[in-house]
Amino acid sequence: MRASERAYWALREDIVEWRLPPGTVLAEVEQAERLGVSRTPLREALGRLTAEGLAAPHTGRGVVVADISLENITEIFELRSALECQAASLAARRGDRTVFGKLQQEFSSAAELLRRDDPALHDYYQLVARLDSAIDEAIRNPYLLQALSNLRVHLVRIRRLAKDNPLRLLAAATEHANIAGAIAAGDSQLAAAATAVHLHQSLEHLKSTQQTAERTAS
Amino acid sequence: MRASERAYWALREDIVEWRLPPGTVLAEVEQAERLGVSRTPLREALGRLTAEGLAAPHTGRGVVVADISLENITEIFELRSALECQAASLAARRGDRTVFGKLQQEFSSAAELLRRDDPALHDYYQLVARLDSAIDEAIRNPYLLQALSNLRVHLVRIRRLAKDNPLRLLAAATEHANIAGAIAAGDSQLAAAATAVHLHQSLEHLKSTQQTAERTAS
DNA sequence: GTCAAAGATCTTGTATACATAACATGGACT
DNA sequence: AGTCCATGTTATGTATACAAGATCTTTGAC
Repeated sequence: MRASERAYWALREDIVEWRLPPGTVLAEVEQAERLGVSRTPLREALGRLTAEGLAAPHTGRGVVVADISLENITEIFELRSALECQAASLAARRGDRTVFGKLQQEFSSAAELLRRDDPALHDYYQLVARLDSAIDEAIRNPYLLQALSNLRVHLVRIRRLAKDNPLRLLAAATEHANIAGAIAAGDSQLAAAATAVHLHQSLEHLKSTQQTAERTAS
Repeated sequence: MRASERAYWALREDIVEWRLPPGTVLAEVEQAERLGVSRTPLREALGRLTAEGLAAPHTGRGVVVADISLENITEIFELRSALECQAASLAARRGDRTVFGKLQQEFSSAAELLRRDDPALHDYYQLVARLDSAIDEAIRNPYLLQALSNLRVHLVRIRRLAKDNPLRLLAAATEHANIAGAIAAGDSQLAAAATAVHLHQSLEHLKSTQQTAERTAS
């Protein structure tokens, strides 16, 4: 693997997992030494991170880890809504119905996954990832796919903020089942609507947990 | 201005203006010498172009100017529709109504601009650019804005393919007036709908001219 | 004549040295 | 005492040298 790739993924992980909190200055020599690469590939990594919005240029000198706040989250969801509703709509028109039919059933019985003794909820999140992948494949649109990928970086970063409680996850599973069902039925309008509902609920949940966290902190 | 910036904008212009046609290999030394910079800043420029989708990595060896076909155009418009409808919708909710009211009036009297003896239609295109800018400002959403910016690079590249005829431009002006009007009225649903109509018509026009061009070429 | 293998050559990937610009610090002047 | 300028320091921006990998060519054998 190339040094620039290693540096990129290492930094990306560090940012997404909040090991490098927002505002951290990413000095070239410092990070290059830390990651064991030279400045040239590290600069390439910083460039990619900046283009993705995980890092932001600092006045004149260097880059810092991009900030992310509750306001940002609302903005991210406005973009997410546009992209994912379109994606669901296209998937309903072009996707393989059997694939999404199967996913719908899996989500319908997801309560079992959530009852398992796995604090990381690995199986459940993998099911969600499979739905995302299925949609990605179904839309057959590299431009939309790239926009979704760019967005997901930020979503992963947010997920760390979300205190997933069992009730919300159960509701989310139902919403996901609805999305998969609409796609399986080839109903593009319903697929978009189901996605809009899901995203609205997710954002509301995020907002409330975030406010709770702020009250707790103060 | 930094050398990497110069190289980036020079290459971007060359690609967008079709001076570097799709498939052209962008060899580092060759382009570095041509643009009068060293390989380091040129690599940075190539990285940005690749991230934007104007260039694509070539198997093992360097990058080439990204291809763009009629199929791509349809895909680009699927993304465009998602982003611009959302943008129009948000602008209707948050924008300054007087600004868009004025733009609506200007588009309503745009027939005059189109009648002028300017083959480049500079004034008209500048009016369109002003509407875009007004929407960009009104949405107050940096994430959506960035997605729109990424998209517009490809749209500029496409515009070169479009043989704008006066009838289409006149119709487009009316469609733009409708969009501006809906935003000015604060009607987010109508703004999104008007945008969808405009994009649909634009794509249909592009498709027909493209097919004509293909028949002419063969 | 064709296929394969080895080497030459060209291109990219990385490291480092140098140039340049920005910030900080200290001193002098107002 | 505060501000402005100069100088030193540090970080970024650029160039170039070197390393590694890939492709193409050439040569040999079947």
